[in-house]
Amino acid sequence: MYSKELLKGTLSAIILNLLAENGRMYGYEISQRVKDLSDGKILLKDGSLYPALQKMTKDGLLTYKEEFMGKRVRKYYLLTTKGEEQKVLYLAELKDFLATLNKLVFPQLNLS
Amino acid sequence: MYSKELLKGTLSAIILNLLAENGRMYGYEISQRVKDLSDGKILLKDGSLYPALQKMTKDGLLTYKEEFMGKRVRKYYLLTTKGEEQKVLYLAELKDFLATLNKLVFPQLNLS
DNA sequence: AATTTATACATAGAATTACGAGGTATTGTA
DNA sequence: TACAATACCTCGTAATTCTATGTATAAATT
Repeated sequence: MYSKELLKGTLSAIILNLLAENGRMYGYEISQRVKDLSDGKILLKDGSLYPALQKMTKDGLLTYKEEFMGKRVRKYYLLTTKGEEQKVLYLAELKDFLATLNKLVFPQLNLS
Repeated sequence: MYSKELLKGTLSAIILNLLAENGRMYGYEISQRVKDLSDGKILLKDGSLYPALQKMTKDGLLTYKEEFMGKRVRKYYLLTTKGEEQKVLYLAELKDFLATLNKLVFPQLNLS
């Protein structure tokens, strides 16, 4: 697990990217996928994820469709058009930032 | 300029790294160096930098020596032993995080 | 059958941290 | 002599993730 501040500014990019790649996902699924893909190094907490999804929905980046599995409800989130546009911008910015940071702190590394 | 949240969790790593490489630097010098090294993409503001330096000093990571250039005072900061240790830990964590994030969001990239 | 674990959602308040706005003062330049 | 650059500072704000807590169903274990 990383110090919690590191994730800031990257969580929405991660969510946008996962939804772009998978079409639609529900909250719990997102948290598990992030855990798997990061080998357990990034553990999104409920208290981080659900408010983030709600905010992104409020901001018009996501929309969702409720589906019932038996009596249990799932909220499947997907990107809106605005969300798709935002995803491109966020990822470009993130990529640029990571490259800059690498240059600044790890000049011996190359981002290829 | 990046969205300000992106820098969170990385600022202290940047400062620790710069001081480790340069021995000692004063605040204004740090802000200018970061600006140069990042091609103007990371602009540390006064309101970010000076409180950060003070906090790191309070936490025992840095110490400083005041020097007068004419009537103007400069605070030259340098790493303490604890700061050097912390620097190793921070940079290792940051490197790992960047690699994980790259894998998660930009699987087509390789961190070499 | 009962208990525990995993699934699946949620909210409220705490903590962190970079920034904006504003301030003081010296030095160099046009 | 203005103006820009240098060099430090503080206070309150904003943004975002986390902790703690809560509700409830489904699946797995004992």
